[in-house]
Amino acid sequence: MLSKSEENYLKAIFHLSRKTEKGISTNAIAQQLDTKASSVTDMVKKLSDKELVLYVKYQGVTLTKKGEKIAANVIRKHRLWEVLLVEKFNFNWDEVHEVAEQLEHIHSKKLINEMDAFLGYPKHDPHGDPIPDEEGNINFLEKSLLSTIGVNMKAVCVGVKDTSSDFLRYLDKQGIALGVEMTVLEKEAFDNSMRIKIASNEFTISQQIANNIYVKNKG
Amino acid sequence: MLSKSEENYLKAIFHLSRKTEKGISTNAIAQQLDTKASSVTDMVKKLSDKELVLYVKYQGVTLTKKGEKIAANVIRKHRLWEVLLVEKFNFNWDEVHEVAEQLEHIHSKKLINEMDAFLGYPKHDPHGDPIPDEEGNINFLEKSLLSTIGVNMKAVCVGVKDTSSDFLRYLDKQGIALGVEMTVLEKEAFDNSMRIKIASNEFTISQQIANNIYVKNKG
DNA sequence: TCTAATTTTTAGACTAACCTAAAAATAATT
DNA sequence: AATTATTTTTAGGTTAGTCTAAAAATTAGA
Repeated sequence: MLSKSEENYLKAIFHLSRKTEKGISTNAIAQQLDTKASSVTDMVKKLSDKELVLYVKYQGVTLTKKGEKIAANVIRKHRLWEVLLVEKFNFNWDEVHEVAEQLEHIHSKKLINEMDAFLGYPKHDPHGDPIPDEEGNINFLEKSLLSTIGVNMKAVCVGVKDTSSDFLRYLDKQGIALGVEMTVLEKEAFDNSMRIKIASNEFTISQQIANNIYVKNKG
Repeated sequence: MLSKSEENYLKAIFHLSRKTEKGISTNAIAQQLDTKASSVTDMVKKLSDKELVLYVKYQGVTLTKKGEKIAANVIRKHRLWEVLLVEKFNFNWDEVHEVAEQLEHIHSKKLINEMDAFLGYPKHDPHGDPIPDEEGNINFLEKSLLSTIGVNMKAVCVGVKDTSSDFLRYLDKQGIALGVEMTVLEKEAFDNSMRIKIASNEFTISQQIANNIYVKNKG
């Protein structure tokens, strides 16, 4: 059984691996986990001994099949707990992360599978991120950043990139939530802000906002 | 915020304190937590520095008000989680303990209070033990051991003393559960076994069994 | 390509929570 | 009350996970 710390390292490497094909650098992991590079080196050696990562000095790390499966399972737990908190316990989507960070390390196969059933086998967490299955398979649905959608195009919100409370509460205020359809009315060349329409509401969002909302293009 | 270990010590001292008025001995705590007396001494000093226990060398420890409240809160969480597992996640009452031992250390006031509401503010856990309120108040209901009930008396099962899987599964097999009414038909002076009747079922139970079932005397 | 900047690793140290073995205090027994 | 037995504490050590500072390797720039 892995420690909380080991699980967090695997999870961090898993997330970072989605963004690149190369080995994940010590520094990148340190930044992700808010720790020091020297601590990462230590831990990565241990994970390598356990055959959960491939590690070559100075060349970064990659997850092995075994490590990847464990990481996906931690993420599965994290996201299922998030669904429970939002659907059953009246948590807002900006309140779930911290608690889910704790809950993801609870060890009980039965608990997580019963919870999955209890929730009706959800496919996505409250931020639109896919929930891995028991084997660790993940459905990375194709999605685009709202900032890449052209004028007069329609798109449906399917996820968020930033999951900070500030951002999520901003989205709530604007009526932007998963499944909400929006139309891009115009784009301002100067600052890349865009005017969008949701239902009968029209308003302007900055590029920074549009860069953190995932949508599915509806043409 | 206290560590898992500190919380477990407080909980152990709380439970042991129910059985005696005196200070709790180092050895008793060590036994309860399956650890060594020297480790207990270390931890008890730390808890004393934090003013969670009163500790006088060689004289044992007692919880302070502050320590008692924290202990009761850990127990509250443990028992509420047990209710959730049994009522919503199809856990049997002999399966909940191990997972609840992990879950009781999750820190989130909102989570536990929402869960309490979600479960309809239960008063007892699946073994009949009372659930402390938010302030740490506990309702120790009066209860007797089944072994003390006289012949021809009726009693309702309100709890169990032993919570091992073996014992709980035995009770399941015999149809003994919380709220079940039973009549004591006869007592065997030789080995203190007793013949009891549940609904229309009559059978014999050993003294050891009767010593681990709490009942409310119905006369 | 050679030097400078950056990244990564090593070496050594710290804390929390545990341990063993020995010493000290308390309790029990004659 | 004196001795023995038991309990508790102290002293010193271990492991996991972290840290700082210095050394080594890699990458970037002139």
